[in-house]
Amino acid sequence: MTPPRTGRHDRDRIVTTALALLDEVGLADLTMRRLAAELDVQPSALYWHVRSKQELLAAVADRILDRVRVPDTRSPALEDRLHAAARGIRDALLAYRDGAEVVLSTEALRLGSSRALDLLAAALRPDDGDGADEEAVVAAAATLQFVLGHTTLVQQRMHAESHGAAAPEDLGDAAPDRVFDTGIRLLARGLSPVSGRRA
Amino acid sequence: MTPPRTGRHDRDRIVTTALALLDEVGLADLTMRRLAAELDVQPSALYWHVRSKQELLAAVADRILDRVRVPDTRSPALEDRLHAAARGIRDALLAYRDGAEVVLSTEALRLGSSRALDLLAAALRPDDGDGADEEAVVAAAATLQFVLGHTTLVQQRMHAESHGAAAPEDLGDAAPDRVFDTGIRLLARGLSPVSGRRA
DNA sequence: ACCTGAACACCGTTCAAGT
DNA sequence: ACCTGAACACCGTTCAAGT
Repeated sequence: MTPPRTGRHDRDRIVTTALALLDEVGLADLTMRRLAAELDVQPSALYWHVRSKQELLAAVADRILDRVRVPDTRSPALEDRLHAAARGIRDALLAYRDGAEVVLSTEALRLGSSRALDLLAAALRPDDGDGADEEAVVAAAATLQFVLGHTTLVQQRMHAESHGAAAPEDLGDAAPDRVFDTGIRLLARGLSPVSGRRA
Repeated sequence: MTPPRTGRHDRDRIVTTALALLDEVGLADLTMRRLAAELDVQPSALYWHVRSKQELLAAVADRILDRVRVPDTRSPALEDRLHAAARGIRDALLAYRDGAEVVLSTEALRLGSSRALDLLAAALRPDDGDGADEEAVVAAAATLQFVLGHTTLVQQRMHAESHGAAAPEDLGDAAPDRVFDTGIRLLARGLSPVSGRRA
């Protein structure tokens, strides 16, 4: 009745389980041994499907980013479009414990394609325009770096507070949302005079 | 002749050695056992001077930030002042291998004071004005998050390239300096209409 | 006060050998 | 093709005991 469980998607099962385990226990406790136990298998078995822990984490990062849904703002205002894309990415990172750190540590190795970068670059393109606007890609890279830095910091702070750190209010970090919104707004506004809005 | 080496600065010696070791071998290979060997001591001896590895890394991060020298631009242009402060911080992070990652992972636990944040906030203050401009602190926080995200990514990429990754040119990352300069410029320009320059 | 020795409870990864 | 068993070379941290 049940289809053969021994299908060719064993690797997907590993990544899925790793993502769930990450969310449960955090990056520090996501070990190959613990993951193997979760899958009722010896640790060494994992290395038949995956070259190394780092490769596994890269696959997990891809999965986290797969989840990004940009709220499809057809707004003519560049600020709104950038904000929507940036929020989509941030929320995907926040959806799993230590998601931002996993993606950050993995994005550096991603030489060519980056889904996150593409989304931001698309939001920054004048959209009446053509293909690869170089200035838009540079601005998109800067925005991505802000989003990753911001979210990593916020997520680490959440985790630190939860098992005993300090007052969640008084700091220069204020409300995280306010810093995030300000950062995106500043980046977008700084850009406006360059990619001229037709007034 | 030589003053007693058994002074009360043993903890400083540990931090200094840890920083040097970090620069030599990188964060992944900076272990308590290796650090102990460097100091000709048993690993357990370190725990008399330091509560945990995390506390040690926080001290190392402070040391990295101590090094920041802001080029003292008395420029009236907000963009120049912010750029000078941001460069000072970035260069301090780049001065040691994995410096950005160490500071990033440590900045989250820093509830109150942050030297880096203070420097950026000072650069953003209208300077004819008074003390704690709240909007400036929020913008400074956003700028710090960009600098940390940017530098962590760039530094990881440097390290990845050095032992076999990919073409250092063609990507959406372009020249790192260009992305950094663009990010800072956008943040500063976005801010200008708010903290009004006296024209 | 400061350090050693020994242990506890772990890691990631490799590789012969099994089925 | 896919997994087990056993090993290698490590980790951070604790704690009695020494000096």
